[in-house]
Amino acid sequence: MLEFAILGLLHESPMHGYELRKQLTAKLGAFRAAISYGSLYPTLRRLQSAGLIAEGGEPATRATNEEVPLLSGRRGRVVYKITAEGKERFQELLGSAGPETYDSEAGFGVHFAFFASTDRATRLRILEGRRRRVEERREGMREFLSRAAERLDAYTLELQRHGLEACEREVRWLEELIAHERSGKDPKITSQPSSDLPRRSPLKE
Amino acid sequence: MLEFAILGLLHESPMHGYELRKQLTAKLGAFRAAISYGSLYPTLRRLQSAGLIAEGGEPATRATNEEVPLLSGRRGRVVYKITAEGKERFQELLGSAGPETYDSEAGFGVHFAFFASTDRATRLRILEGRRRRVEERREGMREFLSRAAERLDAYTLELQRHGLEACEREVRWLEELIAHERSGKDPKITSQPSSDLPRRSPLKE
DNA sequence: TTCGTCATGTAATGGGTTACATGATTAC
DNA sequence: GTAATCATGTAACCCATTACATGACGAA
Repeated sequence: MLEFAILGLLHESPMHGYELRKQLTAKLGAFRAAISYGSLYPTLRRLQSAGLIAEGGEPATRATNEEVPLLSGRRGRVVYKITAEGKERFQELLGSAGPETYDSEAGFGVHFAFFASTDRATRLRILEGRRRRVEERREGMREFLSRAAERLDAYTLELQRHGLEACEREVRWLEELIAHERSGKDPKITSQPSSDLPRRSPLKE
Repeated sequence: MLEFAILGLLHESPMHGYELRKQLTAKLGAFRAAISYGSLYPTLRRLQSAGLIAEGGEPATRATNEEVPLLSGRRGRVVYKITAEGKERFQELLGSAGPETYDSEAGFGVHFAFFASTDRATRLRILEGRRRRVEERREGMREFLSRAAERLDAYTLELQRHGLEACEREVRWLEELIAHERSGKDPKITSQPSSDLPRRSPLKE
C-alpha cells in the first residue's frame, strides 16, 4: 500500500520524504490516518534498494523564486524521483485486480486515489470488483440480521444495522461512479451542485 | 482489541475457540473482517497464562439433549471460561476512555459491541468522545477541501468528498445515539420501522 | 534564545495475516 | 468412502505504529 502510494506520488513529481508524507496524508486522508515516518523512511530505503526510486530529483518546479536552497554540506532533504522500473511497477500495481484491490478499504482507496493515472477499462474493472465485494458483504449482513436478530442485544443490532447501511450506501456510490465511467465523462462532484469550488478540467489520460 | 472481545464474549458464556471465532465474526462483522485462528489461539494462550481465562467451563446450556459429547481421550474442544481477574480486566477495558477508544474504527466498534455490558455514563462518555474525534476529522477534511480543491484531480476530490460525507453521517448517527441515551430508553432500531424483526427487550444492566 | 516546524532516521513492538499441518465428526 | 465442516494449533511474515534521537532553519 505504502509502496503503491509513494510510487504514485513520485510519478507525479519528485519529492522528499517529509513532503511525501504531507501529500500522502492529503491524498489518502479520506480513508486512512497519516502514515508515520517510522514506516515511510524505511520504505523509501527499500524502494531505493529495489531500484524503483532514486535520489536526486528536481523537486516540482515552483514558480520563479526558489533559488536552489543551498543544502550543500548538511544532512538536508533527500529528494527522490521515480525510475523507469518504478514506473513500470506502478503501472503493474495500478492494473492489478487481485483480491487485495477490493477487500480492504485501504486497498481500494489507494487505487481510487490514483484513478487519474489509469485508463477507463481498469477503473471500471476495479469499481465493479469492489462493488461485487461490498454486495457480498451486504448480503451476508442482511442474511445474518434476519436470521439472528432476536439473539442479539440492542447495541450489537444497531451496530450491525449501521454497518449494513454503510454497505448499501457504498454500493450506491459505486454504482454512480460506474455509470459515470460508462457515460465517458468526468466523475461528477455530487455534493456541491451550486458550489464555489471550481469544476475539474478533463482528466489527463 | 482481540483480548477485549474475547473477554467480552466469555463474560457472556464459556466457549471454545472455534465457536468464539464465529461469535466474534458476528459481533464485530459490521466493522471488521473475521479474525484468523492464527491470531485467536495464541491470544487464548496468552490470556490463560495471564490468568484472565481458564480451561474447563461448561458451554452455554443448550436445551435438554446434548449429552456431554464424550471427548474423553482425544484432542477435542477446549472450553474456556472467564476468571474473576478476567472479569475485572474486562470492566477496566470497558470503562477505559483513552484515545484508542475513539481513534480507530476498531477501538470504538469493540466498545460499542459490548455496550450492553456497561452503564449509561460510560456509554455516553464513549459516544461523546467518538463524536468529538469524528468532528475533528470532519473539520480537517472540510478545511482541506475548501483550500486545496483546485489542486486535486477529480477522483481524489471525489474520494475526499465521499470521506467527508461518511464523517457527517457518523456524527449524525452518534448524535442520535447520544440523544437516545440521555432520554433513558433503549437504542431504537431506526431502519426497520415496519420490520418483522422483533423489538428488543430492555437492556440488562 | 527559544519555540515551532522542517527534516531524517532507528529500535522495539504490536497486532494482526497467510500458509501450513493435523485430525475428528457429520452428512451424504 | 468421501467431502464438508468442526476443531486446534504453529511458523513465518507483514505492515505498520510508538517512542526515541538528532539536528537545521526561521520567526518572535
